[in-house]
Amino acid sequence: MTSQYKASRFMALPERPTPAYRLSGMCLPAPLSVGELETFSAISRQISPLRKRQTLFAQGEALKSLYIVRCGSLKQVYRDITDEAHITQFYLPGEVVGLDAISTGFHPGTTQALETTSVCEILPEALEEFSRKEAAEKGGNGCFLRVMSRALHQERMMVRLLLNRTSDVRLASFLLALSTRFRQQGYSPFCFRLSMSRSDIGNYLGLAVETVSRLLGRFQDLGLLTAKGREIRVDDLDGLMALADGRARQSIWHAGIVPPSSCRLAGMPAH
Amino acid sequence: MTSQYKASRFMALPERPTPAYRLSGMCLPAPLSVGELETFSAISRQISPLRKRQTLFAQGEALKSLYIVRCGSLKQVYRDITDEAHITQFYLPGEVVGLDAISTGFHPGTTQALETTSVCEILPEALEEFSRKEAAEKGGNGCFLRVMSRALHQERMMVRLLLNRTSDVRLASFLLALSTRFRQQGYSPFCFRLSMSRSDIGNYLGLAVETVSRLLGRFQDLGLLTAKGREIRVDDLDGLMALADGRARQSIWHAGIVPPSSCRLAGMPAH
DNA sequence: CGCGCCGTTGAAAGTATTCAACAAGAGTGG
DNA sequence: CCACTCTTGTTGAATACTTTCAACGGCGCG
Repeated sequence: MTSQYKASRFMALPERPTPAYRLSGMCLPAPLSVGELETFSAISRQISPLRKRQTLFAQGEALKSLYIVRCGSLKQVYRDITDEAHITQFYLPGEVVGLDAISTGFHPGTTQALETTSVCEILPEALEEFSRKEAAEKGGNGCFLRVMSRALHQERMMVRLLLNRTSDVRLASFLLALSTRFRQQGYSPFCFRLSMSRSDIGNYLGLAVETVSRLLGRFQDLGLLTAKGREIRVDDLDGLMALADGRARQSIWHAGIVPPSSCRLAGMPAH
Repeated sequence: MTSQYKASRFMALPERPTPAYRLSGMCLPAPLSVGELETFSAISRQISPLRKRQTLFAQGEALKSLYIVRCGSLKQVYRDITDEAHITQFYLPGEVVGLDAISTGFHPGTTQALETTSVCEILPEALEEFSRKEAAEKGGNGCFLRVMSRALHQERMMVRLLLNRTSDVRLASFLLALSTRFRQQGYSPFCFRLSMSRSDIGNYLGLAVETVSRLLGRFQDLGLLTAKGREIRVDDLDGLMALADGRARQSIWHAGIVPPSSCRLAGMPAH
C-alpha cells in the first residue's frame, strides 16, 4: 500500500487520487458539490412538491427533464419481467435524478417520493444551451459528464460492496452513507430518521426484511446504535465504520455484547 | 426485434421501451452500436497491441485517454484498502474503457489484458473537438453522453442481477452475455473460449472459485453446455436462458439429469 | 374500531463458503 | 525436450450465513 497518497475517506481527491478504495459509505450516490449545485440551479426551476408516494415519473415514460432533489427523498424502482420490483437507488438532496434515461430516452424505472419532497427541474432546452456553452468554453469534460462518470463509478463501488460482503457490512455501510449525507446537509450525522421502510432497505441491499430487522437489533445489542422505529441514533460511529470496512474482529453474532464505551454519546443531544 | 439496436432482446428499444426488464445477459456492458463505433473510430488512433497481463493503465494513474477495445479482452480491477481485488468489469471488443475516470481525472482501477488485445486510443483533444462540434449541432444529448448513460444503466442492472439471484442464475447470465457478445462480433454464440480464469469469473460475479467450478459441472450434467477447460460449447441455449431468467422449474441441484433434447446441437460445428 | 402494512422474533431449511486435498496445465530453466 | 514448479481447476465434507415460513404486536389510516 503505497502511502504516497493519503486516503480521503470516501472519495478520491482530484489532486491526489486514493490508490485503494474504502467501500464503506459507498451505498448512496454523492450529492452535487456546491459549485455544481450552483451551476445547475441556474438552469433549473422549482416544481411543486411531491407528496409521499407520488411519482416523479413512471417506468417507460419518455425522458422530459432531469431533476435535482432539493429536500426530501425518492426511491427508484425497476420492475422486471417476473414482476419483481428492485429498488436501484435512493435519491437524497443534491442528487441528480434521471441520468439513466439518457441512453434510451425513456426512464428505466419509476421514481417515487418517500416523503414530502421538492425537486428542481432541469429543462432539456436549458441543459442543451448550457452544454453548448460549456463545450465551447472547456471542451468535452463538462460538469455534466463528470456527474455521470461519478454516478457510474459509484454504481460500480456499490456492486462490489454488495457482492462479497456479509449482510452486517452492507447495512452498516448503508447507515454510514446516510449519516454522511445528513452531515453534508447540515443535519446531525448521529440522529436521523429513515425515510424508507425496512423492506425498502432490504430490497436495496439485497437482504430479506427479517435480516434487516435482526441486524438492527443486533447493532443495538452491540451498542453501535439505537433504533426506535425509523429513528436512528448512532452511538458508536467508529464501531460502525470498523464493521463497514470489514475491520471487525469477527462475525457480529459471535461477538460478546460489550458495554458501550463511555465516550460514545459525547456531544450528542439526547433524543 | 428490430434493429437499429441489435441487442434489443436485452435493451429497451427507443420506439417502444420495454416496460419491464429481463435481467439475463446484463452481465457485460453493451458494445458501441455500429454508428457509434464509426463516430469514435474517426477520432481515435490504434496503439500497439497489449500482450497478456500487460496493463493499459494502473489504478490511480491520471486519465490520459479513453480507449475502445478492437479485439481481445481486458479486466478492470479495483483494489480496496484491505488489499482485496475486485474485478469490476470485463471489456470486450466495441466497449469504451475509462469512462469511470472522468469524474476525478484518475483511473479508479487497473485495467489489464486477458489475452493479446488491441485497443484504439481516443485522444482527449480529439474528443474535446468532437464534443464541441457535436454540442453545437445537437445540443447536450451527444453520443458520448448516451454511452455513459448506458453504462450507468447497465451497472444498475448488474447490481440487481447479482443481488437477489442465486449463483446458478448469475453464472448462466454471464455465459449468455458472453454468447451474445460473440454473436454480435460475428463469432459463434455456441462455441467460444473464455479469456478469463474461473477465479476471475467468480470474483466478478461474487462467487467462490469452487462454486463456479461446481456450477459448470452441474450445467454440464444438465446438458446445458459442455465445458472443457476454457472452451465452452452451449448445448441448450433455451435452457440456459430459462435458468438466467429465473424461469427454471427449481433449484438446479434438485433437478433430475435430463437427457439433452435431440435438436440441441443443430447447426453447430463439432469442436 | 378494524384492517392492512410494518416491524420483530424464532425455528427450519437451503445455499454458498471455507478448508483440504488433489489433478491438470502452463511456464521456466536445465 | 523434459523435469520442475506454480498456477489453475476440480471435488468432497463441514461450516456459516441468510432466507423462508410462521406467528404476533403495534401503528396508522379509513
